[in-house]
Amino acid sequence: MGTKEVMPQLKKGLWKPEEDLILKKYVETYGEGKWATVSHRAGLMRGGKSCRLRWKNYLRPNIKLGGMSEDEKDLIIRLHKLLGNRWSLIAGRLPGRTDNEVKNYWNTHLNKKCPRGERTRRIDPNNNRNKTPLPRSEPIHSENKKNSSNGGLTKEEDNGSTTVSHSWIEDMKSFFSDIKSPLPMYSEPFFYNDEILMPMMDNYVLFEAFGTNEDQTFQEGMLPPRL
DNA sequence: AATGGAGGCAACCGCACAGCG
DNA sequence: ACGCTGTGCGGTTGCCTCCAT
Repeated sequence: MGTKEVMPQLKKGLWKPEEDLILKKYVETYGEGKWATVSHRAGLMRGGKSCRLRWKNYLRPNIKLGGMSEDEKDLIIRLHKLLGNRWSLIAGRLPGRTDNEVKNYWNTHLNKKCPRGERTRRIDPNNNRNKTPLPRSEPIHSENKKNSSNGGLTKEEDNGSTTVSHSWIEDMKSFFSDIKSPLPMYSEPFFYNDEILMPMMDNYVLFEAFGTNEDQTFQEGMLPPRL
């Protein structure tokens, strides 16, 4: 971009009620998407990302505001144990809650309560996500992108040539061995495609979260589909 | 009443990925 | 094949409020 356009100074910081109103009205009229142009078209001096975040986390319909219920807290703890810092996935199981809210709640309330081993695992700075990406996954409620023809695998993984030494696979393996629920263990490494596994994960997550399979949501002996 | 530390939370940042031209 | 754009995600920052002193 040689001739860089002089961008007007974008506004930062807390959103004012009038800005919320403008954004809300705009999205209700024109729909979500094209966030980069929203600020300009709506007359907001905000970045597209800022608009998107504000809408997603606070202005969207069906957002549940206010404190977490005991059930929600419990569910977050259980889901975090299962899924780690995959806030969007966790938030996807909590109707009306957003990833940001869940993440903040975890960091401020729950992280400190949990015993050491269960606390948030920080990403190793020498081994960041570029190198060992977690598989992208779709929150169930998701208004997300019409996902990935490859179901969340990276290109590398998709071409089938990847070694399976990804740390998240190790995580999944240790996670599966950590709990005594009747999930079959894979003795050999496998490609974890959580889009495909999601139906099973859902049952499993529910099973693990609610501690019961009375309703047979999680069926003993259930095998994830072979890829 | 003043102030400083801690906690909570909203928002920003940087990166990855998908889609498109 | 490549670059650009739009979007999603997780980590981090910084402001605000509360409370103890």
